[in-house]
Amino acid sequence: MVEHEEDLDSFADWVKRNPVLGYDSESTGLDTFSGDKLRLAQFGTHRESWVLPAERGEIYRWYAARTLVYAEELICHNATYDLLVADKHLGVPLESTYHKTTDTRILSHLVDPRAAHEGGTGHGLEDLTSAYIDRAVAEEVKGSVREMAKQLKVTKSAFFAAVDIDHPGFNLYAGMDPVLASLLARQLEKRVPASARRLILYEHDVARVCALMERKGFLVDVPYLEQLHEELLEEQEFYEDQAATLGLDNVNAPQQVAAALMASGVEITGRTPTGKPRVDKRLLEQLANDGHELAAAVMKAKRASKWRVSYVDAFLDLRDSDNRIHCGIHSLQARTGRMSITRPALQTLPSGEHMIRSAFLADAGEVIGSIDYATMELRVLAALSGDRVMQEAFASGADLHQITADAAGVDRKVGKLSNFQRVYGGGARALAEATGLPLGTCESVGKAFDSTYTGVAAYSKRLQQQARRDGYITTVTGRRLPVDRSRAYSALNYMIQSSSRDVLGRALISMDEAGLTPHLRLPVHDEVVASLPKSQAEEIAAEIAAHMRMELRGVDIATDAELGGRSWGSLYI
DNA sequence: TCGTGACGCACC
DNA sequence: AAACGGTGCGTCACGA
Repeated sequence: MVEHEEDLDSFADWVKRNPVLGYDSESTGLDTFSGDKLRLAQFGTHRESWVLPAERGEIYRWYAARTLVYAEELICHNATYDLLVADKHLGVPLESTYHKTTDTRILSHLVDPRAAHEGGTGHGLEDLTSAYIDRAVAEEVKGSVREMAKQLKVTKSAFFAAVDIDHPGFNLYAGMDPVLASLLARQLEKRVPASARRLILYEHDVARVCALMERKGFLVDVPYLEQLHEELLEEQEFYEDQAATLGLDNVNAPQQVAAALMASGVEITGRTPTGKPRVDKRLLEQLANDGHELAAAVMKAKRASKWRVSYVDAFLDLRDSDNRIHCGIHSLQARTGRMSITRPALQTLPSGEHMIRSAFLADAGEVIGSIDYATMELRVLAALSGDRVMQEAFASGADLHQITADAAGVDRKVGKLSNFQRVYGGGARALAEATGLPLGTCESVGKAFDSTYTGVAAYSKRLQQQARRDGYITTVTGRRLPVDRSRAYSALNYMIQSSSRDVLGRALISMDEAGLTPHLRLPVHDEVVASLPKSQAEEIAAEIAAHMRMELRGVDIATDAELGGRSWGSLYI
């Protein structure tokens, strides 16, 4: 622990002797861009560490910054977080740290992408310490924060802001993290499957581009959000009152809603996995269409409250002082490698209409562009399976959904659903559920699919065999994807989803190399949202589309660029 | 009071 | 023969 300025010389000497440094930092909270402050900066090797009280003064921050800049290599767990904090609060740009950083979270994901509840190790520092270093140490570290928070009578999340900067337990905890990261790097590096070794660099590149997007942030329209807040609150209260007069106190309590509906004579046949009456949108919609007032009120109240709380208020709450939102872009998150976006979940905004997305704006003088892949997952399926019919359909621009429909003797809509269900690993039951058609019909649609796309059927079978034999499949990029043997049917979906994600990842790197990153705002699975200068919007959108487009085993993974106005919502009108 | 599982729902 | 994949998050309800 650097307690006094005089200790900094010893710290600097130690840094000189250790060019490879684990790095971690502690902040008051997670809002790097709005309000939270850096408290400690910790550097460590596999056997010792130094803790700098960054919050105590400029001199300590200066030493931390200097160390980050001059270290030859850095090892971080969740590098994006700590390096963005350093960028924002230590003035060390991401550009001078990320390229020399190893992120143990990335290594962990390449070793085993599964979360703890899926049978994997999980990817938290404590999870990994427990799995690869020492279970007792992990328990101790985890327990120590809980214990210290309890003593201070604060919650775990409030602890990091409340604890005294000199608290010995806090310093020990903080000092352990870079040591653990260093140890984990050794353990994890040797466990990355040989096929996935070349992904290490690639994933760090993808993560770096996503971190740059996070740092840039997405501008929001505050007056518009404030107006929406009022409107939705009024709407929510109106329909909650209406529900109350019909005898329902809490529209958000599904079992209370069930009780009130049953009291009005409605019979609820659906059951949840735990056996309770299922009250969901579909049921409420059905009842509302039949003129059931309570069901309609519940639906409208819930929608207004969800939209206000999850979107509008969240955006207002999470914006920084420049009215930009810096969501968390987790570039390597799902077990397939798919990305996720949190705080707020910008990949899951309503797409049926423009209201919520209209809150997001291109920068001044710019317009929103959306560049996406056309039926990406089916194209990837065509490429990887080598299915002739599917490949020919894409090559000639034929209507794949119609081909499926014709082969099965059903509507194009059913053909389309059938194609997508197949990508998701769905069977006849799922298709019947989605279409409302009899199970028997859906079974014959499945048979028609298999006899039309024989290459797909064979490919799926091959993947399932691999999954049952090895417990995992390996993607074309070398990524190892564990597949539960009891759910071998999901192998095809994992392969397609993961490969699609890697197409997007490759595109992000390609765009970054071309200097396009400052325009990028969000990756959304098969789409990139961008803010583009009005005068060159078409050219740059075309350039982005060209970088995204790729040929995979002779199949064109085609892209479309769409330009809107100032708001993201303008694309949804 | 806090953490967690169940549930529902937003997306690709 | 049969098999719906991957997320994040708000609320309620419950148990420690």
